[in-house]
Amino acid sequence: MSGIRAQQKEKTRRQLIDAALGQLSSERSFSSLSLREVAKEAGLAPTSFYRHFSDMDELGLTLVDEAGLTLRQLMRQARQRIEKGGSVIQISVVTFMEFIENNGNIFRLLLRERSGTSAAFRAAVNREVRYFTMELCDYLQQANKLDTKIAYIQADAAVTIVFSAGSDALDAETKDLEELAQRTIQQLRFIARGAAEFNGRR
Amino acid sequence: MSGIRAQQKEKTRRQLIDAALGQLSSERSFSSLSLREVAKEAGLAPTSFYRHFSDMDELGLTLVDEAGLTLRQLMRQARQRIEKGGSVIQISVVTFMEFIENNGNIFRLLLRERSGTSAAFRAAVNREVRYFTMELCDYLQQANKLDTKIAYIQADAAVTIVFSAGSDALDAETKDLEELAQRTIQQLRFIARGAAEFNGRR
DNA sequence: AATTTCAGTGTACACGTGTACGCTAGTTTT
DNA sequence: AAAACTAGCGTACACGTGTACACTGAAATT
Repeated sequence: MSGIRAQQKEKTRRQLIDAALGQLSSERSFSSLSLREVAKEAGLAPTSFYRHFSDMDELGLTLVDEAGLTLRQLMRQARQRIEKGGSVIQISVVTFMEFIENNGNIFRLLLRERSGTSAAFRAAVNREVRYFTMELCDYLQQANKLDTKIAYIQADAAVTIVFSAGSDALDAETKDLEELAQRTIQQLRFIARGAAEFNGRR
Repeated sequence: MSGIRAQQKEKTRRQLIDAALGQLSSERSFSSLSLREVAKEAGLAPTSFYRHFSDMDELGLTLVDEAGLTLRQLMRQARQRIEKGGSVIQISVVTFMEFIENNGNIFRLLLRERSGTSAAFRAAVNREVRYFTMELCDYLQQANKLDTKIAYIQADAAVTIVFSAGSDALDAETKDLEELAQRTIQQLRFIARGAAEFNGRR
């Protein structure tokens, strides 16, 4: 059972996913995509779409998973760079900004669906962001010997700040990106400083 | 020239605005509203819509302005409460959370259009948020004698954190709201503490 | 070799959309 | 009193939408 059939199916499924991702842009959100458009872009008859997803929603949730995966790759890359030494905060911000530059549309998807009209989408995005936050929380707890609760509060704030900066970066002109990055770094330092301070008093 | 005519026109214009606002909800975004729906809700024939707005976009931008107005009322209310004494941060967060509860759909509009597909909408929302940030910046500079730059960085971070908490509040269950508020307060304290610290070194 | 399964097709339908156009009736201006 | 203006209406059109349905041909199973 080589599965030459299942193999082909998987391939067209990917085509659909890639077609959808490919149509996303600053002026095109996932919810504005139609089943027909996506099918056409994938080189499929509209009705064939249903062989792979029962719904555009199902495709959308798959895309969010995909985005979560990309996010985790980002974390891995940041960790590797940090191991080689340097300011943790600065490396993290720079790495994240690179991610935005290379994966703008995927990040846009997360940002938009996070405040979108589907509760399922919002939950899915929040789940991905929570992974992100938890990983950072663990790191802070270990590296800075922070109280569990304080570490979480700091991680949550840091992720919020970084995501917001990413959102700004999507619309910013190139010349303003450096300033934006510097400000973000400074904000993360404020938070880290405050957290350390409060940690001392616990 | 009593303007009985212009008066009536203004009234129907308001009906359109209110109809649009009234249709917004957690599962209905402005961009998903159709001209026909809004006109119908306002008790108008579809084509009469054009007597007031050339576009749904024009209506939308009007709504964003409206939202900005509400935001400024919020600031005024917070200032009044602060004058009566108490923790500035706590009062601000509580006031903001009340705002979310009473104006959920207006806040949703801002959140969504901020990452939406129209550059004009994004710019309009960012403008309103900037007002908000600048006011806070001025306050911090005066009340805490902060360096201009540091005050701005702090204000920007604080607004980001508070807006993000507002976004979370929209989806949170009632029992979790208190914890969310407490965490937000703590995060703002981290930031304030960090800013004060760095201000000392300038 | 015969049968079943199923990814992909093409046709067809009802529906909601934005908006062009011509009209009416009440206000406003002359 | 006559003329011009205009908010709102109804009709009409072309277009894109999701999806039901019957179909084909190749792969998989028997």
